[in-house]
Amino acid sequence: MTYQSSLLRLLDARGYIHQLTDAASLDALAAGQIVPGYIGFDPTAPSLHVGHLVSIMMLRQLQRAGHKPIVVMGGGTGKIGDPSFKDEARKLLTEDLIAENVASIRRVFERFLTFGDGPSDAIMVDNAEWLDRLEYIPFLRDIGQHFSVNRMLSFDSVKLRLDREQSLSFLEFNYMILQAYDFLELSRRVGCRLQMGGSDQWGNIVNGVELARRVDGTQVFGLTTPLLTNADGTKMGKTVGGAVWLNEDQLPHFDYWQFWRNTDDRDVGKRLRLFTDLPIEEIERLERLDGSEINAAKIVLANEATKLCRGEAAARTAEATATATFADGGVGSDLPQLTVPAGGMSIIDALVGIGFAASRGEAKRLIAGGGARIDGVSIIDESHTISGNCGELRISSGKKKHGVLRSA
RNA sequence: GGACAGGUGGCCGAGUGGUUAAUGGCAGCAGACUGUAAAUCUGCCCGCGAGAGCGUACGCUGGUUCGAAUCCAGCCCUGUCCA
Repeated sequence: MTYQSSLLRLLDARGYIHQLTDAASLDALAAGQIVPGYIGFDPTAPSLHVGHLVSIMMLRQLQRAGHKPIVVMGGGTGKIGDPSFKDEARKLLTEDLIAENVASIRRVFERFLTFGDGPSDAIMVDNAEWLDRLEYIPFLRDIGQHFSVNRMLSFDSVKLRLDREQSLSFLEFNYMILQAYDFLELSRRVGCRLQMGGSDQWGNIVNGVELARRVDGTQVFGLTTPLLTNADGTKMGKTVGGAVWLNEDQLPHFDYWQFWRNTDDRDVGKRLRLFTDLPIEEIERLERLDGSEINAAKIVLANEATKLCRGEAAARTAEATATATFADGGVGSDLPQLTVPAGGMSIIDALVGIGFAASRGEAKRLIAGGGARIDGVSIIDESHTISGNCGELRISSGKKKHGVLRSA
């Protein structure tokens, strides 16, 4: 369908839209006024990861199209835990931990959004503000009466769990009601008209849309993004060594850059659309590159994506490090470093010390497999030692992980 | 509260007294090939130890036994049905 509003045209062209409630009405609304739209983020970890990035980018696009992004920190819902499509309840987080996570997560949004008091400036709210104060009986009477358990049970997010005969606590079962209530509350407080989220949030979002209509008679909208998978069908978001965190204290700039650089050929175009601000025409040119030339597009992707999340300087240093390390076979400033003591150290200790192996046993296995290298040469002898006056050496685990050993 | 089924390594899932640190799959790591891609093939995959070996591990706590993830008892947790 062809949209009138620049908002939906932009989102559509870049591949953000999976499902949409009442597209025509939202299109008309967005063409005529500023639409405040929100996405909620539960503080389950000290940092968000690339899995959240589509949502964050969508808020960014919302703002670029002249509308108002609302970031909702799930300080309240985080105490419940969203059961959607999860096999089992996650461990309950303590209030302290939630507060810590909220504080740690919120910083990343300042990179992607412009906050302030203007009409299209982003704002951030914490749903603990209203959820913590709810009173049980009034809440049940005002909100609970609008929910049918029969219907709630039919939502895939919950049904899946029940079908697998896995436990779903009453606590978790309430999650969708609270998220629906969030939407209602936000529409009242700040005139929020749109909730966005991943495709797994569809059920939760639709509940909010209906609740607002039933209780207040207001029309609000829901929009979900496609579930982001890699071309090989796996879920996006893993890199060498774990999740791709957005916070720099959780994942170094260089590793973040590398994650994007190592994108599957087939995903390059999709990722350029979703995770960079590059114009569509430029993206179309880049994704047409053939064979090994596509690597140029991956470097652009890595630079642009890193710039957004970590800043221009971080992107530049990461690229320089990558060139020095991979193209020239040397070392770059972004690589992990380890100082070799005057007395020298064993290759095993060096691998563990620089973080390429979690234990000595793992380091030995790496050596046995031929994956440990010093200056590009495989070290097969696990009793190999690094001399205390080695100068500067490049130590590697496999073809991708490199580090610098430096004598004291 | 009752009957029945179940709780195994990051996940799924075999194993029902002894070559079982525990088959297999997924995920992960490494090697070959390559373009820092994909696909494919190969090896590794609890910790410590150069090694022999030691330590820890099959929900928890005890017990039986030369020997238990496997048998017994109690407890905790989950599911299904019943009340």
